[in-house]
Amino acid sequence: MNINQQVTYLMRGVEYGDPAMYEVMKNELRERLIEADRKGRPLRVYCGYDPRTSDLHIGHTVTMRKLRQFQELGHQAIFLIGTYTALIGDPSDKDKLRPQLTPEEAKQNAETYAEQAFRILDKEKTEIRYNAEWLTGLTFKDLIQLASNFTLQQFLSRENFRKRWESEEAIYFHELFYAIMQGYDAYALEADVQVGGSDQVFNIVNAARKIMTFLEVKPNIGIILPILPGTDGTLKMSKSLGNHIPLNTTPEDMFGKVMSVPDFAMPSYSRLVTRWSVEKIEAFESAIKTGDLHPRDAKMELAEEITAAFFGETQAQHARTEFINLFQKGELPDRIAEFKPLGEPFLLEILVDSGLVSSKSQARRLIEQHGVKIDGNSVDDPYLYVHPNTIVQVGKRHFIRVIE
RNA sequence: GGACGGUUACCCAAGUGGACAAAGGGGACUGACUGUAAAUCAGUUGGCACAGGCCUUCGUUGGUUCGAAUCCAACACCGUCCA
Repeated sequence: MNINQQVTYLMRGVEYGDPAMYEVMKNELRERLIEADRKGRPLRVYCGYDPRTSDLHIGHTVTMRKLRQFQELGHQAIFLIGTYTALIGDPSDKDKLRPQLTPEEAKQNAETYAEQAFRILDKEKTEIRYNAEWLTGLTFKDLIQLASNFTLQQFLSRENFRKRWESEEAIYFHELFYAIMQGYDAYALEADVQVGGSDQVFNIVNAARKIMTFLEVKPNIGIILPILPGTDGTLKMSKSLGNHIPLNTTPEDMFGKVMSVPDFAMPSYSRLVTRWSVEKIEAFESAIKTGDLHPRDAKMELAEEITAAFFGETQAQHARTEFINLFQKGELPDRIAEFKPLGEPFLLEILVDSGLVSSKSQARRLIEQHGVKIDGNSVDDPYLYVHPNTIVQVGKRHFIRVIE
């Protein structure tokens, strides 16, 4: 690829919400590519991830895929893990009382992270870094100097702060440090490019570029990608909202979770988490619009592609078959957990003891609602004696096999 | 430091002495239907017993009362404003 083709490839899917900024970033990227080429060095491209939870989900992979594209063109990706910021704790979730991580815990989560990340990234061209490396050493004086580049008004013009300000919600002082720290990260990493979601525009474009200029290095170029909505189709995918699709799961689960995404969110998913080409994505979307492609089949295709990206084609096809069997035909899954009754094998006891339901009252309710089946037949007696080697089913998708 | 307001079930939020296991919404679960776990509609959503019944829960601890989520006191935590 020549430089212009590279620029087109790398700017694909990037959105700033501002055409002028797009042009600026695009031009800067071109210049930086030319400069790097002349010097015979790769660009340093980084994206930061918060290790406060140990699970990555497919929302994280949107930026990882972009890093991967840079790698394909021979550039150096930096997978930054925010161990230092994690130690402080995220103020936006203050009511959650998130435990602050010890350095050991953060480190451990970080390692799991990296492992998951290599399903997408090229390990050979990835540098894993922790921002505690350099942030720990900053002095108060350093912070004063860095902070003096910003005014409160700049922060207040940022949408999320502005909203909270107007609705009189608390804005903590140290929340302002986040942008500064992130900007310093870019400086410490000598980053040419920083990749992030659209909620990071301020941190990447305003804060990081300002700090880098102040510290007399070339400001990083921001590559901003849209945010992937969660399984509800609307809100940002996140574990704490419970609308995430984790990477550490089974192919069947991943397939099913993609299938549960509302129809209207399909374009976001096809654009952000498939490996499809732009042409393929456009064809996919227009086929749905014209009615040539049934929404159900479209979503299946989407689910299979996404699953295949993480588990391979074979596993993805199997997940699809299982999904059809289980939900469309109402058949049993391949693998059913076995359960040995603890005492007398009464239905009620088995439902609770096996963990299929959480209390006897709930079990009774489900039975009343005809939500409990034994070998496919719904039952209405909570004290039914369950014989060994029968299948107990709750709802559509929870099964156990009772054994002796 | 001062003034005022808040703390209710998984989450948001109503309730200001009895009819409160506690409105409403969200989420979740079940069912019907369908195109799928989408959409829509209906039901359920503290526990135990399941015929009433009993127990636990409205920030914590005490108190007033026949009776408290509701009144009083102290404490804890949180927020807004004024300094």
